[in-house]
Amino acid sequence: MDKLDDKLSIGAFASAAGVNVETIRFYQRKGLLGEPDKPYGGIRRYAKADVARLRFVKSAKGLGFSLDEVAGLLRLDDGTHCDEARELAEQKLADARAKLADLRRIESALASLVRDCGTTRGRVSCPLIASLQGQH
Amino acid sequence: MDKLDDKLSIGAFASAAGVNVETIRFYQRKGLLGEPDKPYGGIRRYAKADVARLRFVKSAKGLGFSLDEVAGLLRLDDGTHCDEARELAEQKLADARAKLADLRRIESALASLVRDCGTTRGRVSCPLIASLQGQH
DNA sequence: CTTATGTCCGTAGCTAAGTACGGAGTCAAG
DNA sequence: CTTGACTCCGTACTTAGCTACGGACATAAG
Repeated sequence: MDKLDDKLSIGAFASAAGVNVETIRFYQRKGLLGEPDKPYGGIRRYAKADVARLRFVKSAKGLGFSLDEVAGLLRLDDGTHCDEARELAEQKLADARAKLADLRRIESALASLVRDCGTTRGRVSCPLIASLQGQH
Repeated sequence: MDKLDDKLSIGAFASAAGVNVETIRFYQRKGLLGEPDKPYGGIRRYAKADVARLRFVKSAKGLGFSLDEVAGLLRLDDGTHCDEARELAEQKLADARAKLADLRRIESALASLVRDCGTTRGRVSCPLIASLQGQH
């Protein structure tokens, strides 16, 4: 069932996910990505499935999760050790929801700024900072 | 109309927003926060309104915006120079929406992980990585 | 009025997250 | 069978974003 032609060199892997080759090695050292076995003095090959994992890292990182936190999320994804994972999942869920709330408020403030800039002449109040009032 | 008793020392300001005093000075050097005038050899005082700005910086940073990007968002908030701001606002809006989409998918994957961990015995598939498939 | 605690400001140090380099090996095209 | 691009791996450098330090001054409590 292995798609053996599904294999990428590290360079192809990197550009498929939109990161630098050195970044991949760095993530491997950190344990975020595995190093595939290499065929006795040859070069390592990566599967297309690995690309999804790497993209996940990239996205989560862009959402303000640290690499250590991303590592935690990835461990959850294994589906094993359900009990120990539950607590972490709940905490990360709370994180995600807090971020989501902030981001929604920023989104809607930006959206009204853009809208009003188009229609109003001159003075436009841009409630970006105000959008995050009363929380926390 | 000034509430003159609305004034905080830098230490009170820092703890009101939940950051380190040194972080405030750092943000001032970066131009993210202004330095209030200081009364001739005295100490600077901060208004409660500044706290909102600082909290905004903290939130936006937690959402993966760099300090330079946050500075851009803050400039939008001034409500002046509407025309030049519009393009930036649109671009940041797109950023925010992309993050929002990713975060929603992560949120819902985490929520189902937590739910299934509670109800199912044993094998639970945790579609965290899969949640970000097919995008980008 | 003195002492403790806080502020000021400049400079130095630190952690996270990459990014670059260099020399040796590999591999595919011509 | 060589040449050019790529990979491997270890080490060194860089950038962003803080965090700490130290000595001079301020100010509030006792």
